[in-house]
Amino acid sequence: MHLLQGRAGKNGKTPGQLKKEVMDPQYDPQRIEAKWQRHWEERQTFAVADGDGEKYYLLEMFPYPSGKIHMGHVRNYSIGDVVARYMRMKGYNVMHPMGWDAFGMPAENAAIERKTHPATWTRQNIDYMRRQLRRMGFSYDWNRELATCDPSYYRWEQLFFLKMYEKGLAYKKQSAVNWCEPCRTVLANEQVEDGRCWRCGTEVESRELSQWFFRITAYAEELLAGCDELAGWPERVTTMQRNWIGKSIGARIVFPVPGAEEPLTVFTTRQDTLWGATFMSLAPEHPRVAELVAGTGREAEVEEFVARQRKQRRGDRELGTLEKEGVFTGRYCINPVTGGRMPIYLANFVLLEYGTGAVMAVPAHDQRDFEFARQYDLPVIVVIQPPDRELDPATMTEAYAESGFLVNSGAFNGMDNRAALDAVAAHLAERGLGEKTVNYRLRDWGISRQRYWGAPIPIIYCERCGTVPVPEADLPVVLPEDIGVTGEGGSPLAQAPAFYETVCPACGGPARRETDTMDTFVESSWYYIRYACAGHDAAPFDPAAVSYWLPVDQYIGGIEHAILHLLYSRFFTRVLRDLGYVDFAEPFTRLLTQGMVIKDGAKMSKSKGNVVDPNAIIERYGADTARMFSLFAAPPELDLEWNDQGVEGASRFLNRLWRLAHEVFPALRDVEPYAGALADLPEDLRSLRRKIHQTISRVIADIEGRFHFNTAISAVMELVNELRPLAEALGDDPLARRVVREAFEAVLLLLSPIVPHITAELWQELGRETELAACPLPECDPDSLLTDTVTLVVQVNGRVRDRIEVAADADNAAIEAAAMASDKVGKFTAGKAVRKVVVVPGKLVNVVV
RNA sequence: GCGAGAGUGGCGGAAUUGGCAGACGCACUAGACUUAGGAUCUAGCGGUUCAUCCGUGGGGGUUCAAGUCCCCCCUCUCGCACCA
Repeated sequence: MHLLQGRAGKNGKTPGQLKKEVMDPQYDPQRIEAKWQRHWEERQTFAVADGDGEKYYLLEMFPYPSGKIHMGHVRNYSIGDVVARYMRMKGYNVMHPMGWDAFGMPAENAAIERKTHPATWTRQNIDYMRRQLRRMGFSYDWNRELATCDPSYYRWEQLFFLKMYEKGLAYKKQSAVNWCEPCRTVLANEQVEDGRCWRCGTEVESRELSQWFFRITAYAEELLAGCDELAGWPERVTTMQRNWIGKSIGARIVFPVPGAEEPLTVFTTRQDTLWGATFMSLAPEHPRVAELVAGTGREAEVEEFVARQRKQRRGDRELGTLEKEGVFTGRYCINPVTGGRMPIYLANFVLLEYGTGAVMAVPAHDQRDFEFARQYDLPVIVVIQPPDRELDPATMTEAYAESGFLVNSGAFNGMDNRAALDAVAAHLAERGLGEKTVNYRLRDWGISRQRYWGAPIPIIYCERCGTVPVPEADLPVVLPEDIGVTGEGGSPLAQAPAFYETVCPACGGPARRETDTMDTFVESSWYYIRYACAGHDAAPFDPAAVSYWLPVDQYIGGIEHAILHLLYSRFFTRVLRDLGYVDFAEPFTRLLTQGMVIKDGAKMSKSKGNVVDPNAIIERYGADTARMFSLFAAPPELDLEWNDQGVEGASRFLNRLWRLAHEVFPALRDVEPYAGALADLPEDLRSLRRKIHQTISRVIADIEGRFHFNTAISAVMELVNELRPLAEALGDDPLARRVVREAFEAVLLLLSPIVPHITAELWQELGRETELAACPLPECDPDSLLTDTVTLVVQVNGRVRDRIEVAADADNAAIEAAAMASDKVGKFTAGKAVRKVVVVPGKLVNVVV
């Protein structure tokens, strides 16, 4: 009955095929996918309401509407959709929303290039990409859709800003910031990678600007401690966050500077080595440099050094490979415990941003200080001796950074240096020379952007009253859309008097609005809460909805946000908690970071020319094939190598399933799936039924336990492979028809989260009236997994030599006897003494000779 | 340099706890059906000197039994990288 002709998925172009189509319709993904997508939309199948049973909030990172979806989206959202559909089958009330991270620079750049408006460009992209996502059959509740560029969204963000301003969590300060010239804006520290802009890859420059910051450092300790609670996150993500926060415990120590009003303060984690501090190193940009060097006669040399360091490209400075270099300021400070005079140097390796920008140098016990001391011939004093040898400053070739006992350290001599850490800190504190301190690497989050397409910062500057927040009643500060974006002359808002000219809310006098907009990472720091409150316009959130839906149970997205978006969101959630909006701290209970989609060994990108357009795949093979391949080719956390032939394979499987269905459905329509006992079946059907229930159990374990859809799919393929010969030879036997029907229904149910369209169509063709998307997951009948006999492997000296069939409940003695009776075993044990027989019930027998 | 992860057929990948290495798929080979096949079906498919022996990056070890556990080494990927 293999009458079917024509090519899979090619829309039936073969001549003479028409006749066959009538009697045995060809798998036509375009037709059935359109049908079911329309069906789901009309019935609102995936719309959910609050409080309707046990909730499950599944979220994928929302896309930036750049124009069209790419394979990374297809993969990310296919993974999410399987989980959403699967959890629905498990009976959960699943919220699965989608929206748009719609502010951002590409819109502005595109507007400049194409002479259109960022808003127009963005909204067109959203419309197109929404159609593409619908075409993939993703089960979103579109009623909850949001776009962050809508005033109805960002008005709440402006409100949060005002509340944060009140609490001192948003503040403005003048500081050195990262400036990206092509992007013409400032970047947060998190957005600079290896000294380059995360978006365009250009090296960033340092500029002194007055900018708005969010005080994320106030939450450093809590964000760090929270990492321990994130059991559902990949460890490498929490590790990256811990490293980024960079907590270190040490001490602040004060070094008097004779002739200066203020002493110098350092942060060190090695206060135990204080007696060995022989000089002081400052960052070249340290604010006290000019004052310290004044009157020493070394001004010119120091100035030259500072200028050179400033020019030194930041990327190079951060590589850590530069030779140690510095300059003497001509001034000295005093070691507070030894009274020794320590020359003050500027050193190229000292970072202004970390600690206090000043480092006490202990050349004997710090490699950098050691190199610097050798370079400039500075004294080396050993204060820690290793247990097994004696260090001599004259002959040392590198610093000794390990542990040991203190020497040359006054009252602390002989103490273990690790024990001395707290003791020295206490000693300093008693004398007012310093104190134990915790230092973090994390800096505050700079959120000002000198760009147009973002949420305006709701602040007004008045000459008389200073910085004045926009009154809540005046929100939102709407981003004007009737503005020309040219890319010339700086931020468009700063060139739009209609926007920035205003009156002071405090005194009524003329005033000027802030023309910077907020970093778009602010919008994505709270969108997942807003999804739960779609349409709620009295307040940012509906407390009842938030307490029902939040936090997100499962979040899915790319590893590239391991720090950026995920750290900001954790911070923002805590801020919202402290402002009284939510009552939880961690937004995402479980996190899955999926790998990249690569082709020819590289990430898909226009510049590499290895991009596969999802549209082409959908047109040729359909959405089910695209979904199936992206789930089958690799487990989600690994990179996925795109392979056109692999796509063919996925398509082939669906075609095979379709044909098989049409061969056997006539014989299945009028029977019920088998639901009786295993024992009542003949052997071949018993084996099929066992396979059905093994498959159910495997698929559940693979999807639920670890999101390994690739092995879940291969389990179903195995079932189909076993089912096929029986189905093709199916006669009138009602028992056989019922078991085959049970098998076919299991296949459709188990595959439905993965390929929802073809399975829905076949389900209907099988005569089922209940919608497949609303069916519960099949249950594994444990009795059907039982067998009367089991096959055991028989090994001789660990090598497989035979297989034996024994009763499932045979005892070890019986198993051993059966194994020893094997001819093949006899061949390998002949003439040798059996030293030992290991029996592992249900698995194997190992005969040791 | 530090931290994490990985290394399995020609390829993507399987192997829940130490217990049959290579499931499933791709590619490939042969055959069937064909005017034809890039469709479909059947069979084969780690290597080998083929009733054997060797095989999970390399070397050692523990064990009746190791891809899995322990030690040393190599390679790759990712993250951090002068953090005092």
